[in-house]
Amino acid sequence: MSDVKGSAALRATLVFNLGTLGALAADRFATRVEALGLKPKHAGLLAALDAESAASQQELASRLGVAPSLIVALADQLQALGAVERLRDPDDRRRQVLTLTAEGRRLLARCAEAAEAADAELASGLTAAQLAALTDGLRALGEQ
Amino acid sequence: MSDVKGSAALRATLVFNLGTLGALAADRFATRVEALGLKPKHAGLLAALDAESAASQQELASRLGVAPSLIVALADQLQALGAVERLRDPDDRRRQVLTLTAEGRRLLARCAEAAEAADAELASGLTAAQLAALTDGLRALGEQ
DNA sequence: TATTGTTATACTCTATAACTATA
DNA sequence: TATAGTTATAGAGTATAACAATA
Repeated sequence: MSDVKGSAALRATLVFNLGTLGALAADRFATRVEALGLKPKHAGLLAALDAESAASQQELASRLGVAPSLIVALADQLQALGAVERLRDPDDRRRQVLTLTAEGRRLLARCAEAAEAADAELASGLTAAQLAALTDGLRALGEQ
Repeated sequence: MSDVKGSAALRATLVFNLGTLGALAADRFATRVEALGLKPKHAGLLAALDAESAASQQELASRLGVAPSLIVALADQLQALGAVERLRDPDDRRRQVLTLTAEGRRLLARCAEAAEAADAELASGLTAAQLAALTDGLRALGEQ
């Protein structure tokens, strides 16, 4: 109970720790998926497509919380890698419907392996109980 | 136990969740400290100075894991706000020793309040037990 | 006229490299 | 010659705004 909130108070917060550790985690993951020719956002798009099977670019933009123009660039790159297909929606020819290809599913699996390897490295000093508590807490937070 | 790792496998990892939630947390925090004229990195620098009282810019750069040129810019801005003082080290006049001012401590306290407010918003749907488990887990991870 | 996707452009963040002054 | 700090420059990442096609 200090008079004035100092660095200890800031360091005790969730946002501060999530922010700093999140940046560290993102960096470790980015290093590993780089070998696949991907950035973390590509992995996020692949995961979103796998979860929903197919989606228009606008839907994906709002689901991932990024600008539609970024989806264009990510999809261009994933298409060049053979990971996604773009099909005009016949019912509304303005819409481009993105779907994962077999290669896209293979890439997604490699991303998951990269993430698991990064996890092993990042959490090597944690007990199984600590890791489980952390995973549970993050899942609960993400489900809001 | 699926044949191929899909989006579920990726979403189950620590790095994926830390990365996505970390970006969200950083964003919420950034929005709140913006009213103070600060970015999250300024708050990080203030916290580092509060924890160590005084430090050279090179030391701060390696402690925060950023380039020395970024410390220059952050310190310039904090100095303009009256939050830090720059003093030449008389024993080695190449070194600029940064110290927090009373205004700097006040700003840091405001950052801590901003982080606590962001926490309340972010974790509103969590039980006290979930929040405690999460905080503990993050602390353990950060201490490695 | 409104919406989807695309392209063009600009902005933010941060690092690298060149430079100055001290050692 | 080497180091601390500074300045100049460049690159990555992403958003905003203008545009084209379709509704």
